[in-house]
Amino acid sequence: MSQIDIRSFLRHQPLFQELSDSQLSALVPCTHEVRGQKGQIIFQKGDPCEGMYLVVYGRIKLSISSAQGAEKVIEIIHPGQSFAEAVMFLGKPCPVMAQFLEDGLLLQVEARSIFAAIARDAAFAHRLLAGLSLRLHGLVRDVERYSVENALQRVIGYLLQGEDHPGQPNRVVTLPVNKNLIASRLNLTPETFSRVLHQLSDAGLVAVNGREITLIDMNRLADFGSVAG
Amino acid sequence: MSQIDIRSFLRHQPLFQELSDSQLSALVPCTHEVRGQKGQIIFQKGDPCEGMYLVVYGRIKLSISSAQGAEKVIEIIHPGQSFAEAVMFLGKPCPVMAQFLEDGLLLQVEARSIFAAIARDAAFAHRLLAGLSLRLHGLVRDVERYSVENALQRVIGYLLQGEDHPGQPNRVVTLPVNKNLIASRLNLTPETFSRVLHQLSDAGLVAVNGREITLIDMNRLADFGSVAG
DNA sequence: CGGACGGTTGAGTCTCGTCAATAAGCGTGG
DNA sequence: CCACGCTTATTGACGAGACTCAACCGTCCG
Repeated sequence: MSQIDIRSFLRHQPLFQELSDSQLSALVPCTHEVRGQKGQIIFQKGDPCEGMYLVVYGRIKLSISSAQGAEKVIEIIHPGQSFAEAVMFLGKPCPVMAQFLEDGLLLQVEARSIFAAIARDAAFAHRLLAGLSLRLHGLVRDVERYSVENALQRVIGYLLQGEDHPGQPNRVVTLPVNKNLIASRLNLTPETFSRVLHQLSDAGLVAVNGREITLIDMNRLADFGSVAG
Repeated sequence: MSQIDIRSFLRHQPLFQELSDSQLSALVPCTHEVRGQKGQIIFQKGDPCEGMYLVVYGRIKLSISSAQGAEKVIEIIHPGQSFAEAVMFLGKPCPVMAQFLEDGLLLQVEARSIFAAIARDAAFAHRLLAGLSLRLHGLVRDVERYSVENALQRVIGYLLQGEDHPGQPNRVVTLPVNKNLIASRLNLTPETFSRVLHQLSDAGLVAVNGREITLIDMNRLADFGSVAG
């Protein structure tokens, strides 16, 4: 992939859209391709971190593992998203590990070039701040889920996410990755996840067909977590 | 409290230390005192948010509550710390509620003045980014705790936090607030928290005397979470 | 065909929360 | 000084939700 490609990819990132041509040009030589195969580890928990990452294609898993070896998915990063910005600013070891879920391509942008861009463009700093804020809110939402919601409510919340107006019926949700990963993301075992889906299916609220889940009655679904155990 | 006091308080905030005199002066008229009594609510979940807050004295509780009324403490903010920066950048409704744990004084800094400071000083933006990053890491750590650690491990983790070198024995931890709040922070019921402390006490690892908890053997304490159930 | 992988289902277990009763501290006021 | 209410903390009995372990099934792929 040539330098031109990196440049045009960066240009289309929401994060970098406000940058001038010269600022963008300054970023390009500090941006490196990282190709990886499924399962390959990008960095381990505890590694130093030299820059932030943008996902060109392929999905990335951020996860932690306990001393006993149990693994927990913190976040699944999709193409077009970025990660490791926060650790870059702190200069501390990574608190999570990052791994390719499938063959993919990342761009690593060196910290110093980001810092330079902040110094030259306030709008860029603003954008970065908004990006981090968004992630912060996502985590607050996660903490909320894990601590006050039960398995049923977490699954329902996942299925309804992004559905601001539960108007139109029969909306179909397609799971972006396999059920094991979704379960881990929701802090459930695959068994429990399967059982909850079955329970919703029995109640006539959804229809499950592999990774395709049809939401039959979204209003009742939204209420189901409170009424049923 | 006069304007001079606000100015000198801001000057001593880590966040604002790099600002020039004129930049600081620009902030002062956009900063407002917020006094409150114990139990008073600063903002509710869902409220719009016009700026960030600095705590002068008194402690603040950030919490969420489920539909059933159960409340969960997300964070306890101490004097000298700040909160609501993230929501300020997004311009979205607050995801949590904030409440005085005791009589206290806050300074609310209007968003527009912060934005202006970012535009004028890259170091300030950098500091804000680092601050948000730090909070992000704290939340990642929380998610980690809630999802892979059990009650015993969470309490041990809390007692040992900030103890990088478990060298000196008999270190005393004094709980900053009452046990109910600590329990909620750790996502435990007060009953479970009490029982875990008792368990550690029985094992001879700590001595509990009200809010004073003496760590008798920090090395064994650190291991206890893995060996005991 | 055989194995790997993802998913489902059942039975048993266990951690933790719920409910309830009982202290124990603490400021107030008689 | 003690009675009193109130908050905070402790302790016990019980139950429920979710995890563990295990078996089993379908599909894909070499």
